[in-house]
Amino acid sequence: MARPRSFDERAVLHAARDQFWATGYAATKIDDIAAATGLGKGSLYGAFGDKHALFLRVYDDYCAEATEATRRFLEGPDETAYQRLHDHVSAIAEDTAADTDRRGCLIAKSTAECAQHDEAIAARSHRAFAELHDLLTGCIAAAQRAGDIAEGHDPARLASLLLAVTRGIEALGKGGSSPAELHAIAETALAVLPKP
Amino acid sequence: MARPRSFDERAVLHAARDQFWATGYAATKIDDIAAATGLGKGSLYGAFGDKHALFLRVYDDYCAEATEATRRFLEGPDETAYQRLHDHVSAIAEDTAADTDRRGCLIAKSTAECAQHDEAIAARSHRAFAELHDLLTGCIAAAQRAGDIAEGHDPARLASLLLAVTRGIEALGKGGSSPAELHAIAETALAVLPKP
DNA sequence: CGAGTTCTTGACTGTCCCGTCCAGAACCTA
DNA sequence: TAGGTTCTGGACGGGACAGTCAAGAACTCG
Repeated sequence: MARPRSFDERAVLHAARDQFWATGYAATKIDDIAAATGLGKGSLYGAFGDKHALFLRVYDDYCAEATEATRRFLEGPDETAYQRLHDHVSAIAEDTAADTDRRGCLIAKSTAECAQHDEAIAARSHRAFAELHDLLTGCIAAAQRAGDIAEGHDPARLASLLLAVTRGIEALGKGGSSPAELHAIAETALAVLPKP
Repeated sequence: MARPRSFDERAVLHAARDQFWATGYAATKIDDIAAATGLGKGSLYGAFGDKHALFLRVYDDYCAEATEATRRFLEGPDETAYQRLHDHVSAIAEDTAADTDRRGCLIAKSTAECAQHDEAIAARSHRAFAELHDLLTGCIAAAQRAGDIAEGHDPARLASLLLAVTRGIEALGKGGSSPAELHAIAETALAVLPKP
């Protein structure tokens, strides 16, 4: 054995994530991350590889956390499925509205910046969206079974619509739409869902 | 008088736009733009100022063109308003689906990358979104007058929803959603609009 | 044609930044 | 405690990049 690491890997990844989140992939300097984490560059490179590998690690973790949090939120008994769906969409509007420094969602930001020319990022974004879609589909199907959303509508299609709406709220929030507008979008989207 | 410019300003701005579009603001080098336009760097700096000023010019033009094209598309007589609305949303899905190199929309990309820390970009994005919203509101109100969308629903709210959906289609397209999914979102969004 | 003005080009400068490397520190095992 | 191994920090090298500048080119007007 030998000298053990003196840093907490999770804390370092968290700080690195905040840095990428604040300035974007291309504009983030390794020295910024070194300063934010308190680590020397040698340690960073030794532990995580180069800038791209570090970002991929950060991004993987973020996607996993984001989808996991959504899973915990959306899964549950049929009776409260519609309520959970409602709260989920409302919460995204609320979070976006309350995000005063306009960081937005790291998936949205990274996908917009990198997916076009970075296959690894694109694949992870795609997977994250697919998982969110599945979760929404499951929740909508549950709400249909409970009689809160009309049967006869493909839950996967309604899920696609809601996913697009939430991603749209996110995008408009970055553009500076007012909290009232963002909330109105969430409410309207929920209101137009077919009721039995 | 003196030596006249030897380049076509529009062509140069077009080439610069493509470069920013392909690689994003931060990752685009002035030398790339010089190569793409065929101009020397001195000419670029002389004509447009520094990198940020050039990008702002490109972005202004893009926003103006994009909103103007939408205006031409959405404005018209009440009788065909719903059809225009339908075609507009479908066209966005189609364009996104057909965009094989996944450039997406420059507004979406630039807003995601820059709006957070660049007030000038944020302001322009916000204005572009506001204009698109107004156009959608006008078209929806026309469709309501023609009896194709139920009265009694605030057209501005429905417009917000559709704007969010189109921005969401755009975002999901960058993430690699399939053409079928994107078209399904557009169709579903149009299908859930309240009919009389 | 000549003087004056603006445009063009690309070499140049100074700075920045990625990734490496090494000398020393910290720790484990025996 | 000694020897082996991994971690740490920061200096360093090499390349890239934004923006400048000077010398000459192109053009107009008198």
